[in-house]
Amino acid sequence: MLKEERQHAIVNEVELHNRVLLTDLAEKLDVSIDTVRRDVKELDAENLLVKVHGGAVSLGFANHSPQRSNVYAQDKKMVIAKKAMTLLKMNSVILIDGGTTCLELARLLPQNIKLTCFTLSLPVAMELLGKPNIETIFIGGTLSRDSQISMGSSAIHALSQIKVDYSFIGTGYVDVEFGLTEFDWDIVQTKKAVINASKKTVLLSISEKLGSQHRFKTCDLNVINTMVTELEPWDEKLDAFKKLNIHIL
Amino acid sequence: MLKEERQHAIVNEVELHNRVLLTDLAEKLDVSIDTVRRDVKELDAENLLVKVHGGAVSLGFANHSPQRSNVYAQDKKMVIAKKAMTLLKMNSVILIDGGTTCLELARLLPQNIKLTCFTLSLPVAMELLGKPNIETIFIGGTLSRDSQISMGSSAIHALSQIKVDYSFIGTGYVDVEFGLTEFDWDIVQTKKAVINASKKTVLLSISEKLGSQHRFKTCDLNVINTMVTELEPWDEKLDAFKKLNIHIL
DNA sequence: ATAATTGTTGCAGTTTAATGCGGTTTATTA
DNA sequence: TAATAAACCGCATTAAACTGCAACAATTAT
Repeated sequence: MLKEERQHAIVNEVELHNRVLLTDLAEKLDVSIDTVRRDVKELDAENLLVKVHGGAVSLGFANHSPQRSNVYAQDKKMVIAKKAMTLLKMNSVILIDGGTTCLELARLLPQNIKLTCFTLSLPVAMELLGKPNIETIFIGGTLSRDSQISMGSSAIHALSQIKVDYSFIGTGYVDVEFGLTEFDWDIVQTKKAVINASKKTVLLSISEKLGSQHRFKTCDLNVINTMVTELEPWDEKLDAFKKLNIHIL
Repeated sequence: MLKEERQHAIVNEVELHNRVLLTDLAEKLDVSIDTVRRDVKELDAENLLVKVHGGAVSLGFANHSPQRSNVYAQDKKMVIAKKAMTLLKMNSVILIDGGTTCLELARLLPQNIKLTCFTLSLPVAMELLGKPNIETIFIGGTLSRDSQISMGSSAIHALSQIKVDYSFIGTGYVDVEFGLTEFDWDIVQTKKAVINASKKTVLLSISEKLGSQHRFKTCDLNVINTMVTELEPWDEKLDAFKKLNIHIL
C-alpha cells in the first residue's frame, strides 16, 4: 500500500469517526504503530487532522470553541420554544420556570401577546420585562447562585398561593421509567411546588435528555400534560412517552 | 478512550444538564475522580465550563454578565456606595433597594463579605449573585417594568414578614421639610414597607436631589437614621439635615 | 546492469505524557 | 467547632511518543 493512499485512508477514518486510535489504525492498515504515528504527525502538520496523545481527532472535534454560541444547542431550544408558544392563549396566566430552554421561550414571546406571567427565574423575569403586554410577577425566595432562581420555603409557600393555567418547566433529567429527576434536592422541592401550582404542566426538554436520570425525583411522567422536544412528533424516541398519554408537540 | 474524547463528553454533559458532579462523571466515563478533576481543571482554563467545588457548571449557567450601563453621575454614586459600605458589619442582615445608587452599592460589595441580603430589585439581585459569600433573598411581587423592582401587595406582605438590621434605600426626591417623596404611589407604598421592615434605614442620595420634592410622600426625614451623599460631612448643604438628628456620612 | 542515493519502514531503547493511588491540606456542612 | 467531603500534591505505573539505526525498496546515475 502506498504511503499516500494510507494517509488518505487515515484522514477518511478520522473525518468519519471524529476520533481514532493509533493502535486501531495500525491494525487496520497493517503497518507498525510507528508508521501510523509518522503519518499522523505529517497529516497534523498539514492541518488535515489534529494529533493527540494516543490517536487523532478531526478538526471540527478539536476546534471546540473559537466563538461558540452562548447557549448549548440553542437552535434546538428555539425550536422547542416556538412549538411551546402554540399552546399560549391570550390573557392566560402562565408560569415560566428557569433554565435555558424556558429562557428561550420567554425571549421569543411576541411583543403583542397579553399574558400574566409568574416566574422564579431572574433571567426570565428580565426578559419578560421587555415585553410591554406581559404582567410579570416574581416568586420571591432564596436565590440559587448557579441556577438564578428562587428556591426554599418562601418560594414554595408563595407558589402554594397561586394556580396558573399553564406552567412551562424544564428538567435536568427525564426518563420514561424514572420520570423527571434532578441533581439537587432543593430544585426538586421547588419544581414540585410549581407543578402543584399549575392546572396543566408542560415539559420543555431537548431530546438528548430523554433516557437520563439522577438521584432526586421531581415527579412521574404522568403528571406532565404536554411534552415539547425538538423532535418531530412521530419520532420513535417519543413512542414510549406517547403510551403514557402525554401530549407530544 | 482518548483524553480529548472524554473532555468532549464532559463539556457535553455539563452543557446538557447545566451542572454535574465530578463523582458522577468519573463513574459515567469510567476513570478515576482525579482524572476527571484534571480534565475539568483544563476545561475550566479553556473557558469551556466553570469548575465549582464538587463539580462543574456550564458557562451560560454561571455567567452573571454584570453589564455596566451608563449610569448618570456614576462616580458620585460610587463615592456614596463606598461610604455606605462602612456601615456594614459581618454577618448582618440587610436590604438593598432598587435604583442606580443602590445597585452601585451591590456592585461594590467585596467578594469576601458575609451577609444575608434581601432585595426587591432584579439588577441588584443579579449583582449579588456574583458575590460568593452573600445569601440573597428576593422579595417577590409584581414587577415594575421601568424600575425593575417588586411592588404591589404581595411584595408588601413579604416585607411585613421580615426585619433586617439595615436597609439601604434610594428616593426620587428628598427635602428637609417634605421628607422623601416620589412620583409614583406604588413605589411609595413599597418603600414604606421596606422602612417598616428595617431596624435602621440608610438613605443613599446624590446631593442634587436635596431640596427636591414630588407629589407622594414616603416618609418624613426623622425615620431616616443615616444619610449618605457624595458631599463631605461638613458641607453646608447638609446642615439642615444634621439638625434633624440624622447621622451624616 | 549495477552501484549509489534516497525514502520508507520496523525495531530497540529512551523520554515523556497520562493516569490512579495514598497521604495531606483545604473547604463545606451540621 | 468537629466531622466530612473535596481538592491538592507527589509518586509509581503504564502506555504512548520520540530517537537513532539498520534493513530494504525504489529511483537515479554511471
